Amino acid sequence: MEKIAKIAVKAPTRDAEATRNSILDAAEQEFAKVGLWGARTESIAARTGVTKAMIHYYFENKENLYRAVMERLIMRRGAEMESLHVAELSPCEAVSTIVRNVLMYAAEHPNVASLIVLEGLQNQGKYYCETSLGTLYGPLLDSLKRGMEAGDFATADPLHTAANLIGMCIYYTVARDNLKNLWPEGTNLLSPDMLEEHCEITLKMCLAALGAK
Amino acid sequence: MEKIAKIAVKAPTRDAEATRNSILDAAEQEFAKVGLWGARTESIAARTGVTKAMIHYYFENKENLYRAVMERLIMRRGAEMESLHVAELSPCEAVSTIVRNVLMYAAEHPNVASLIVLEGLQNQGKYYCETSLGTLYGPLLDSLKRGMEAGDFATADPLHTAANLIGMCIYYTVARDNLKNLWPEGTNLLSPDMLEEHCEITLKMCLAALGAK
DNA sequence: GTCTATAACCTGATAGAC
DNA sequence: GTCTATCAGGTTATAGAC
Repeated sequence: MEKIAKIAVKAPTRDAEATRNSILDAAEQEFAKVGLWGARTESIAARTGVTKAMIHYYFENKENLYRAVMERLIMRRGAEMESLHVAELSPCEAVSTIVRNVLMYAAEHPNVASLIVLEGLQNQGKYYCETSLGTLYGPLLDSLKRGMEAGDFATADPLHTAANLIGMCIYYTVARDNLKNLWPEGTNLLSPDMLEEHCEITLKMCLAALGAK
Repeated sequence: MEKIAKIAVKAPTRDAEATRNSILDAAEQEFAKVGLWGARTESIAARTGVTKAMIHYYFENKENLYRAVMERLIMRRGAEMESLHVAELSPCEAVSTIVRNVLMYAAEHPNVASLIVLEGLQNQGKYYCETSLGTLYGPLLDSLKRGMEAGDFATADPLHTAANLIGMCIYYTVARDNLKNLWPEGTNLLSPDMLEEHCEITLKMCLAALGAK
């Protein structure tokens, strides 16, 4: 694995909160790329400009650092989800809003999508507390149930349906490096143009898949 | 990471092909769980009952072993895909056949699904040769194009559409350890009953998403 | 709070006996 | 073909100076 050069040889700030956050940022990138077991504290330190001794000073060990990264990520994503206030929308509008937001959020924060998928694959969701699922899937499940009761949607099972919708929303981003070969050489799947195109198509497919009126 | 005990302390077989294959099997499991960088040759050896010296004897180093695992997996999957002979079916039947097969194959070989996704996330598809994409997506793309030309499908872009369909087919398996908390405690997402239920719902959603007649 | 230096351990790979 | 023993290098974590 290639060495990662120091991004910025900044002067020591002696700002605890700033240092802590920069370690979290660097760790998020590293964990997203190689997972908990592949990550090297040395490599994380190099990305931040502080030494790896700092990682142990702030987080004690690598596992705790990973935990902290996951917690921050779930909290942020939960806040974004809440900010949509989908309960006030019609089921159909609610699902559209969520689908677009999940898809765009994943594409704009590919590390978050990677980390969540890696967490399931490599750690069997050990560090992905049950409450996070509620945060992430709750509003979608509620909207689907509302829509099904009102007869707006043809499907009958909110759980399987939600899993499939989220799969459609994030697979493009998660598997981008495998999928890229489908397009002409050099195409960036996460460029604004490609994303807009993908989002539009996906939104239509999701609503059609639901049999939305 | 927990130690993995020897599965079977079998008597040395001195059967080169058998040993080679058992190493590949063990490596497939290990790589699927922790990826190329997280995998430990010691751990792979422990799963097989031979020593790690054998891994170097047969594959020289860990990277080559990984490459061999990926090649075998792509070949097997390609053979399964070809055996469907979807070119002889109507576009709609072809897509149905592929969707069901991809979904079921992933669920019955979760390691394969994991490895392909991990390969993209961790190695940017470096060991996932371009030809493999043709093998895996070719028949689906052809079927979609045929269907679009014949006016059987409402969608117009085979690439984005294919990515979304495959996403729906494998996300359930790939993210099973994150999703499991949506269902009552102890539910096995890959049990025959759950799978049949999921497959049926997914098939309907896929066809609806295509606007299939 | 941050650094350097180093301890203690782990891991991939090799050598050589059988 | 398979094993045991071992080396060389890398990795986490700690100690202690500043």
